[in-house]
Amino acid sequence: MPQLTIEDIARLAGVSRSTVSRVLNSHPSVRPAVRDRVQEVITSHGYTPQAAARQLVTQRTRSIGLILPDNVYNLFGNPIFALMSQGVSQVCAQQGYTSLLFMGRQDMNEQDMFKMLRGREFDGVVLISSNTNDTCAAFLKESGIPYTRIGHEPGQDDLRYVDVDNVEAARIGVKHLISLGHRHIAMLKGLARDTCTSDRYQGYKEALEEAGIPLDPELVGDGDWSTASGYELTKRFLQLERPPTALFSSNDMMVAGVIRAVHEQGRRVPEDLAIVGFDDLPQTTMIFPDLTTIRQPCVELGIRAAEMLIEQLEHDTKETKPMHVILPTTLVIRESCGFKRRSAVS
Amino acid sequence: MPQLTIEDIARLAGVSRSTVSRVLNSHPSVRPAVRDRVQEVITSHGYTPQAAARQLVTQRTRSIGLILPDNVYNLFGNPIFALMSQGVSQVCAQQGYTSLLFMGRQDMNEQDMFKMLRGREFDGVVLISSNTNDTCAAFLKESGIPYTRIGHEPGQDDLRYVDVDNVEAARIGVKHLISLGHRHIAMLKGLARDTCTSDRYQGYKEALEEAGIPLDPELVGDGDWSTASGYELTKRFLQLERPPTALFSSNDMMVAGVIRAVHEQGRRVPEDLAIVGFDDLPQTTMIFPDLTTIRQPCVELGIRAAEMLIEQLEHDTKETKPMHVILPTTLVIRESCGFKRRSAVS
DNA sequence: TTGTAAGCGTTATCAC
DNA sequence: GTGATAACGCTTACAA
Repeated sequence: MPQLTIEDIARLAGVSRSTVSRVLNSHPSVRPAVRDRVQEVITSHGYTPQAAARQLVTQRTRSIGLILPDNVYNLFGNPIFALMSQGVSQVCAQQGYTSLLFMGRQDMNEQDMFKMLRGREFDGVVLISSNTNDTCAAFLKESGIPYTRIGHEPGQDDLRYVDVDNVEAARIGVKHLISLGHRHIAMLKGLARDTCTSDRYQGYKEALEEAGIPLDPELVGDGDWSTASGYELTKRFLQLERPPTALFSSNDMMVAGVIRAVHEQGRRVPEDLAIVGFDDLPQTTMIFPDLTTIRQPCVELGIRAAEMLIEQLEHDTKETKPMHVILPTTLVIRESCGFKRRSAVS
Repeated sequence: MPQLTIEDIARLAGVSRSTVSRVLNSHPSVRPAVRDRVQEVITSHGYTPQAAARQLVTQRTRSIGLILPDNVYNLFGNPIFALMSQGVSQVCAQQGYTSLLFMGRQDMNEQDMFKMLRGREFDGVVLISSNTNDTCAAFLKESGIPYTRIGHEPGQDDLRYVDVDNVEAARIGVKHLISLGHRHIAMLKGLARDTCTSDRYQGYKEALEEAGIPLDPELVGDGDWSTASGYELTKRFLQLERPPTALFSSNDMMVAGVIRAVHEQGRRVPEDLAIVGFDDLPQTTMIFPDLTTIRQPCVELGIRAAEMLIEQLEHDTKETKPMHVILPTTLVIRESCGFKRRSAVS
């Protein structure tokens, strides 16, 4: 088809293009009869205004970019991003925005992404990243493009972010293990670059300290959020002369690896190793046994982030006031920790 | 910042905006000295041309839309989509295109997505869908927007698609099980609406028939690709008075559920149940035991799809010639099938 | 309520 | 090799 323009529609409906434009934008001052006639022509010809032309004059796209962490593993491998994205897209859809996910943050020279951003292809951005030196976060901040972050960096606070209290959440998880009589508790850390990694580790240390349990460096493993790293580190833990009786994992993905390692050694969960995870992925109910874990409100993190961003876009007052939203976590007790140990071996 | 335009750059560099435009588009006929001077101004001011203005005149966006299946579970839950998307984005990046994933195919009224597409926000689309009555596929076909599909519908062939031979692939998987002495082989199907579901089932039937094994309807389970459905159906299989000794699953995700069900019954893989999966997800190496499965070249499916699409976009001859590319699969033999059974119980 | 006309920031077609 | 100038398809004062 030859692709009609607003001009064509105007002619076909016997009005000027301003009127068509008014109909398109549901401007109040159009006579109902005229409106209907124009609308009829529009729909019968399947006309849709060209986004570029509209954007050029309004300087808005009504679409927001979604940027995920940069390593392949994370991109789709971890369902928490799916959940967060879902929250974002849900709010966007409601508010008449479109959300588009940048693919290939790793393939593409990041510069290309920046070029798109500077080219104003998005009104704003939701950045999901806890990475303490995310080049993209730096770019966004410097370029002045409106954005909200899920996750944050400690020092140079982003203008607007949504997060959970990772220190507190982890502390509660580890305290749960301690309350069950465990004193030899391993910890699986995430990628060192992520803020939440150090925060969750901090929570672990605080819980131990409160209980008067000395920190044993041998029981702390540097993971990378992946199932594979959970597997490898647990294998190491189990070979220790005095293996841990419990384990706190910084995310649920790693737990899948932990379980495999435990089973391979012919041991059992929770009898030989009690486990507390982090995230509460819906899928983990499929991995035996049901996991006790810290629930993060992933979808809501996405929702709040999108709301904050859109609020900023609508009110476009130049100076954005900072906003930091911290959402609550919950300890979800299931089966992977068993019951209180009879004899708490020192 | 006030956001500079091409006009500003021209003035600052002491040239006309045509010259700046030429530099921007690396047009050959610009004196090197001039080019450098202009480039210098551009970079020092961090100028990037506005996409909308450029798109309006060129009628091209140099970005392609990526559309995934419509249910939440699939969106990120199944890593094969991550792999395919990776292939797509990789090619796009190389060829100077940006690939953007539509979020919220389910939240958003699908009409909104169509509006974007008709609004020419993308030069073309890669649709990942095997759904036999995907409304989006129908829309794309009818609207004349260039697109390539990963997966296809049997009757109304899409113009351009990439796929694997699902019938043959499944047949080989089931034959493997038969060759090991199994005759009581269960099958886990995917969602009924997907072409590959019926194709893989067809392969299963053919393999049985070739071996003279009658089809037992009790051994065929209607799954939905999810781990949960694999779990439920396997529980049912194991309660049969004569449970299967082997199982062919239409994807690897469901196998995770199968494994849990088997373990819950105190049985083992492969001794009590031999398993062949489909996809060969990288992650499954983390689920005990290592899975024998049919490998689908996911990344390459994405690559080929993107290449076909871009080829079409560059050559924009109005009539696109149909192209159907079928990529090979491989049976990857690992540990989940064990060895040949001594006594093949009829 | 409706139409006229002036842009929005680029690229492209001409001349020079 | 470079610079005017006319589009591109829409929105939006301003007039009528």
